[in-house]
Amino acid sequence: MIERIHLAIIREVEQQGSLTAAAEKLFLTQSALSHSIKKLEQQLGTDIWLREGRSLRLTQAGQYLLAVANRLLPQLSLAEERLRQFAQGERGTLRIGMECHPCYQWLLKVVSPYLAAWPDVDVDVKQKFQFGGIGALFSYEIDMLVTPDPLYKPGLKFVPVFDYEQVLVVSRQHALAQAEYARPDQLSSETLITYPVDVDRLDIYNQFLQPAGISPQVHKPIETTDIMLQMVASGRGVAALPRWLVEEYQSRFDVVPVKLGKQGIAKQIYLGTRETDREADYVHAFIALSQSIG
Amino acid sequence: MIERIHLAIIREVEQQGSLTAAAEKLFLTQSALSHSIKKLEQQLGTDIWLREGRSLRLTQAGQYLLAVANRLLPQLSLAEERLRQFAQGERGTLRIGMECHPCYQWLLKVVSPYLAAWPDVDVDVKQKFQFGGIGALFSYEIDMLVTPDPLYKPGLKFVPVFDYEQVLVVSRQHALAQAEYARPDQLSSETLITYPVDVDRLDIYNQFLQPAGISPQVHKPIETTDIMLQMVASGRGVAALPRWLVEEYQSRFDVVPVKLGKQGIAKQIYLGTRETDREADYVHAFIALSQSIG
DNA sequence: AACAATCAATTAATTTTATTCATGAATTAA
DNA sequence: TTAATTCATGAATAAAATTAATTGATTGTT
Repeated sequence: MIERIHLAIIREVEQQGSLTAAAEKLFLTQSALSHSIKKLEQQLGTDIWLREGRSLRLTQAGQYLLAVANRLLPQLSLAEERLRQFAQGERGTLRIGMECHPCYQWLLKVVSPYLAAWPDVDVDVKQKFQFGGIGALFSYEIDMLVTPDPLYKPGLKFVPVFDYEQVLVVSRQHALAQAEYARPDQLSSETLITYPVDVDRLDIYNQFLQPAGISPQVHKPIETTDIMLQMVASGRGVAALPRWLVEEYQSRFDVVPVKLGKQGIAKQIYLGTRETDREADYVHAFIALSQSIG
Repeated sequence: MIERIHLAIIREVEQQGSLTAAAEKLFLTQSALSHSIKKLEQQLGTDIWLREGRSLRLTQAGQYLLAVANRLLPQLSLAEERLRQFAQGERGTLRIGMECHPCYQWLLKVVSPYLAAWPDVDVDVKQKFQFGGIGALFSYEIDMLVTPDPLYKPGLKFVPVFDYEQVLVVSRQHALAQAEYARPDQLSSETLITYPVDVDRLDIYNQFLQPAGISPQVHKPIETTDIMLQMVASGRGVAALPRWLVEEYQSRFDVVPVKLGKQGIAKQIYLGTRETDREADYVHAFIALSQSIG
């Protein structure tokens, strides 16, 4: 009934003062404009202008329509501008899922320059997924998965963005503090502090303790890295964390990193995305930025 | 570019869950809907839905468009409803112009039941006009003129709505208070208080004093009726007002109405409108209500 | 007062756009 | 597997918008 062109005409006629001038601005002939307004007036059952000689005066209905036009037309223009940005991948919400606790510390280092470089893109970080991180990617719950465990499935794409070493953290007073590396048996009488996740997903278990058939004396789950390191610093136990993370915290806590086994445990963080999103610039940009920051 | 139909489709598809069902609701064929969305997607350069098998999932662009649709479509519907009211004369602003001071008192009695009966119509009262009341009507500055002086011109229509008698007002202690009627010569030594308008437009001059060639001793213009009557009550002068108005004020001021001349001065209040507004119900209604209240 | 210029409305012709019809491929449910 | 449903597509058709050409009216100028 009321179409966009009608609102545009009413607004432009007010600007220009005549139908002919408005028509030109709108790339219409005067006749076309006259026809389409006439049709609208007939449908509404009321005139929009009083035609007095060659000058026009808005009726009350016309004044109301002008107000509607001034309100709605800019919203449509804005919508089109934003959609153009969506189309070019300049705008969106990047929903990032996290599958590993320490990844969060790393993510923060990437997100902040990213937000500065892409002012029109929002970043959302989620941590819990009903069907796991991969499922969340497939179900469009998230657009990007930060994980140490890539799973190469059709439709998904994983890229390594960061290498790090998983190390044992002990207090400076601890017997192992001076050791070149830790052996599994040296933890059998220790309290091991970890994030509260399934034991199978902890590297120190599945790559270090379990192959040697050893369990720590006590296993204590802690949610946050800060508390975890406070516990370690005060000698209440040992933990396993990325080396870079430990080094960052060393200024605040009296803790020491120790290699896990002679070789150490090498880890990588991967970013997983859907292949269908490959054309979205802002997704690409996040991966590129992640790799450059390392 | 983005047209109303597109927003309607996006919204309806979300409601119905499929293009086919949405098409039916919108009285389109599935094909027509498919074509028009395809065109929009091509223009925008981005898909609105991810087609996964036969199920649809909104893209980010689609989600944004849905939000736009939910925001704008109701505004368009509301605009159409209001324009329907404008067309049927159920909505508008009735701008009333006043040319006579005491008319205002009468107008108040009409406006209040009118506003109750026409909740969608606003009333505006104006008192000053650059080119007089008639000019204000012609120039659409007002929609209705309340005046004692109808001027029958083509394009205008005047209807009498209220008969009253213009009387002299004196204090109860005044010599004329007991008189059956006042003669012009009895005012030659009086102070005459009037509203501040041109002398030619005052009935007491052009129908009473001037025919007898008499002038009052002092002529004092006063803006407001209340002050005017306070002056009269305190014996500072006499005034000319409608009888009904004097009677209403008698409970508050010690004043008395006296007939002007043996016959008295009969007056009428007229409502003037443009003939082009005759189809507006709310204008008609005001006139009808005025006549019934009298 | 006559004249030219400008404006808006109108009609008929034309072009553009939207819609339908017919069909096929893909997916889902039985 | 079959049958039914959904969506997309191309060609045909219907509808709508636009244009060209003209008219009547108004305004400004000489």
